[in-house]
Amino acid sequence: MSKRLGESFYRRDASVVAPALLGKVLVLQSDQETMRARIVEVEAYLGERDEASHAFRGRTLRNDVMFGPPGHIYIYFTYGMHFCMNIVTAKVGEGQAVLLRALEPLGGIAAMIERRQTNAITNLCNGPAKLVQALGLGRSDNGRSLLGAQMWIEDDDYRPQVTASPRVGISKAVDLPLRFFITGSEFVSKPNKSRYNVP
DNA sequence: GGTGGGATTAGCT
DNA sequence: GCTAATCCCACCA
Repeated sequence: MSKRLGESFYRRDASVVAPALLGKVLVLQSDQETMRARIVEVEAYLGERDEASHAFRGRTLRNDVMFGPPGHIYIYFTYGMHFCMNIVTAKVGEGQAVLLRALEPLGGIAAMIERRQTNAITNLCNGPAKLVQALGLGRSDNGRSLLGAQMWIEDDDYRPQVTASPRVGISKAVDLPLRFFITGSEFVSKPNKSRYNVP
């Protein structure tokens, strides 16, 4: 029996929501297909007090969605070619968010393979930009709600063991243990060990 | 008005 | 291991 997560789930600190999201199932419903994927790796970004957060320098056009209501998605463009997806948390104006870093594909896999141009299931959603591509999301999805009829996250009572580590790919606040992943999952991302000293 | 670097990835050596 | 790909924004002048 799966239950959809409501606004109150998201309206808490990102450091609380992030580990709580592990094991939950993201569902995307379109006319063509239904995609389902279990969240296996996330990172918390704590808003204006977090040097590594896009919200650190206050509200701008780019990060506007982060300062809006919780339960919406913030998608940003980076490195000239990639998009990454966050879930806005905490209260309006706090600028907190949880970055989705890896998912375990459960349904709609054919569509993901088509978009990712690879057959390996473990290579479909094992990175923040990969999962956005696999799900077919982009710039125009910035600000969409997870509380509506097309897109939501549900709890199917799966309760994974969780490991915490420093966040990947940042240059400020590098020691805070705000990356969380399902212990031993083969679907987590594989950070470059020569650049990032994380498990 | 110019510029440095980025919450990354894939492909080559 | 190294680096190209390629756009945007924050920051400095």
